[in-house]
Amino acid sequence: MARYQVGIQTEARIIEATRSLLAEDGMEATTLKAICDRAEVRSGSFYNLFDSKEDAIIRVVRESIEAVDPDPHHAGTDTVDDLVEAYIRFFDEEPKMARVYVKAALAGDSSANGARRRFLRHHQRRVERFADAMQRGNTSLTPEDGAVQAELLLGALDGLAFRWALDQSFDFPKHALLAAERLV
Amino acid sequence: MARYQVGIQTEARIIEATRSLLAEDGMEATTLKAICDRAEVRSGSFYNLFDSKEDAIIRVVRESIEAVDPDPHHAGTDTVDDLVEAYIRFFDEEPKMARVYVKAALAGDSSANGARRRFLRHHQRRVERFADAMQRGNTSLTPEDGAVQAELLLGALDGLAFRWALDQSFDFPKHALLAAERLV
DNA sequence: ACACAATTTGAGTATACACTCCAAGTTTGG
DNA sequence: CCAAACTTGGAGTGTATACTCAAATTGTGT
Repeated sequence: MARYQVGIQTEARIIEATRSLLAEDGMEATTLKAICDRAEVRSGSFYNLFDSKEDAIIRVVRESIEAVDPDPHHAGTDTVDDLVEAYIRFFDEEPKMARVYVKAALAGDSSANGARRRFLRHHQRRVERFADAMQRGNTSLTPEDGAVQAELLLGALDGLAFRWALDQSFDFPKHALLAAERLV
Repeated sequence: MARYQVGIQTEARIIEATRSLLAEDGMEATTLKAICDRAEVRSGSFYNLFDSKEDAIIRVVRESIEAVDPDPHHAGTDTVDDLVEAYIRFFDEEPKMARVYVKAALAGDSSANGARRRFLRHHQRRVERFADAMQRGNTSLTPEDGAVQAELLLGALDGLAFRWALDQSFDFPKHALLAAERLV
């Protein structure tokens, strides 16, 4: 039998509760109890719809990233500048979420590598998009060099973002643009 | 009155227990109980000598980093290449510790920013050393540009290290050297 | 209105954790 | 040898966590 409307709505309420908690108060405040209280749901309902707390968090973070995607339909027309700008925008518009993104990638013990694997896949897709955009902008670039260059640029952006997560007075956009200039 | 010998030895045993736990099994395995068991000490003794678990971890990580410092006496003779090489060496020789380093910087909730502040201070000292080395290698570099360039390089190294923490098959040394070439 | 699947409930489980307290013991300098 | 300072044992505190389960209820297609 198909899903019930009420279940779909509950799921949406839980996602929204998780999203707002992460955005307002960060990872530490986003406990199962807090999510359930805000969504007006009991924990049993939560686990009827989600595999784990991590599951809900990952979905929320992914949605946040997609919301600032310059090319959500993957038409393959975005430039490196577009992609860098989107990256900067994510940190600018959703700072709390960005910190969650960085933390979640490292969270969980070494055995429970579910979250890490997902983040790695996401990173690899991003590397491909950067590499594609780089090759569109420079047709003499080999695919291998494009991939390496994309890893370098994304690495630099991630590192500067990490720096900013440590100290929010750090001028992330300025340094990110400089890094992009030098690494493309 | 001065400290007692027995206390100094206990402290050393706790540090060593913390170090080996972090290096062998990572952050998650390094609970207070595990530290005390391995150091053959009860928790009361631990808290007589350390303010918190975090305190012990930070001391261990700092010692690890200093162990691969190319210029431990700060004579101001190290080159950028030396510093980059030392950074790479740290990740190569102490991979588990390196992951701890990255995680600890983001750990703790937003109120308990003790660890973050310490890591930030350490980062700033490192930026200064990189900037100094850069100016030694290029006398026409202004102090401001040196600082920006140092932030860029360290950001890139941190980001690539983060990438490696996510997936240890990533060739960190290769990318780190490439980044250093382009950003100096 | 019926059957059956989807959903909800909420008390309950397990359990892990960092940290405290203070009496009893030990080391040290004088 | 003494007293003050330091160190230790270890049971105990407090609190928080994610997650489970079986029974009750509700939604849906026919």
